Amino acid sequence: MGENDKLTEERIFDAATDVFLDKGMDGARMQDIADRATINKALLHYYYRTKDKLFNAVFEKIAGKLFSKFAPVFSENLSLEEKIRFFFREHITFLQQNPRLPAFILNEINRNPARMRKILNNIDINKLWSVLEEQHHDELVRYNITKESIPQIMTTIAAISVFPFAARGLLEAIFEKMNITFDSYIEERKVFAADFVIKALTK
Amino acid sequence: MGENDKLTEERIFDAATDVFLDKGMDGARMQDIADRATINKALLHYYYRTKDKLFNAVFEKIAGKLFSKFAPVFSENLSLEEKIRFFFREHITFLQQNPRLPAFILNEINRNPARMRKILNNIDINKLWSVLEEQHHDELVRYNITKESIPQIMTTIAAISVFPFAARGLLEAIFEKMNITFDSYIEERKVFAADFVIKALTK
DNA sequence: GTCTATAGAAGGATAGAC
DNA sequence: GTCTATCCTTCTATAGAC
Repeated sequence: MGENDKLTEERIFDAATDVFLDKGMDGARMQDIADRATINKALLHYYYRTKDKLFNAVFEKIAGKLFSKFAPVFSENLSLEEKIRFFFREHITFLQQNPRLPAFILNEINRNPARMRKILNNIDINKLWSVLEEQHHDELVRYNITKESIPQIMTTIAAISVFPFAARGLLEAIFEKMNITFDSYIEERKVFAADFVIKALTK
Repeated sequence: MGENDKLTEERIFDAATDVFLDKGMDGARMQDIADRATINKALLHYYYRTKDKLFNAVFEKIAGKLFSKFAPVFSENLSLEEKIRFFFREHITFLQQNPRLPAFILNEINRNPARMRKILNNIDINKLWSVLEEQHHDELVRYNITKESIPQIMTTIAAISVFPFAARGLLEAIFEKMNITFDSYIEERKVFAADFVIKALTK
């Protein structure tokens, strides 16, 4: 593959990412993607064969990007409380820079759960719990976090971080009436979220 | 409008609701809706003129249904803690019975924010805060809830309740590996969520 | 009010020249 | 590797009979 191929293929991929994030799989048009990449439709098919294959390429890249943000939590040498603060600060900052990702992922997952299963197969969930337990055994006891409560706690943390972006359109409409901006709300949230969760977990 | 009209129009509306919930505006097909209502496509247009008008009718009905579940919180004669428990129990039970609503609403809102603004115009957000402050002045002070922290707290409560359903496809895939079911997780959540939030708010 | 048939437009995909 | 032209299917929407 020569330099030109790479340039064109990348331009297509970037244009497709942009259009799919905006419109979703069903709403996206191959013509829109071609226009944004300043090439013609035929070339899309030359590189990616079908709309479905192009979408899958984009989806897997994006999903990987989102979940990779969870990884450092399991390796950083920090106390549990510091990890919670670290996670919210880093994850919300990442979402600030990629605000359309949550809605996109959640929507497409529900439309096609099989796609998600394929990606999750590369992750060993039970291993992650083991790592956490090894690193933070004493703190888990102190905070009263058991293996049974992990699903509730983890989904609560994810919810607090992700939901505002998934519901952005709704929140912006509400905040308008309260004279606050989505941006300042999100900035506040990096600290509020950590305080809230730590408070709830402390015995 | 005679009895027969009403029956057909209702059948169409119900079929459309079902298809739109499943596929979203872009993915839904008029033919699917006609099939599910066991009539033909032409009749859809006779009653609702265009796909867009049909979708709007469905969307407004669904959105109203979802938000109406928030209303009792502002009228029930309960303490603040009881209201929080009441809300999670009732709201999550409602979502159990209508699991596809959150993903649908969030997705369509982001695709067309104007639609949401129209619905929210019927709600006086600032009034709601006044009502809450009047009913629970002492408790708000005791819990350290100020007008400034309301957006963070309210969105956190909504997130905890709604997110699991919006992310259902993802969570089911993860829970599968942990040998727990989405249903039992949701059942637990009605109490976990209330405990978690009350703990976080208590000074 | 309900149906069949079809118009008319749009979209994904391919053929074939360069 | 890139383009133009076009095929073929699908979809919304309407015309017109009953």
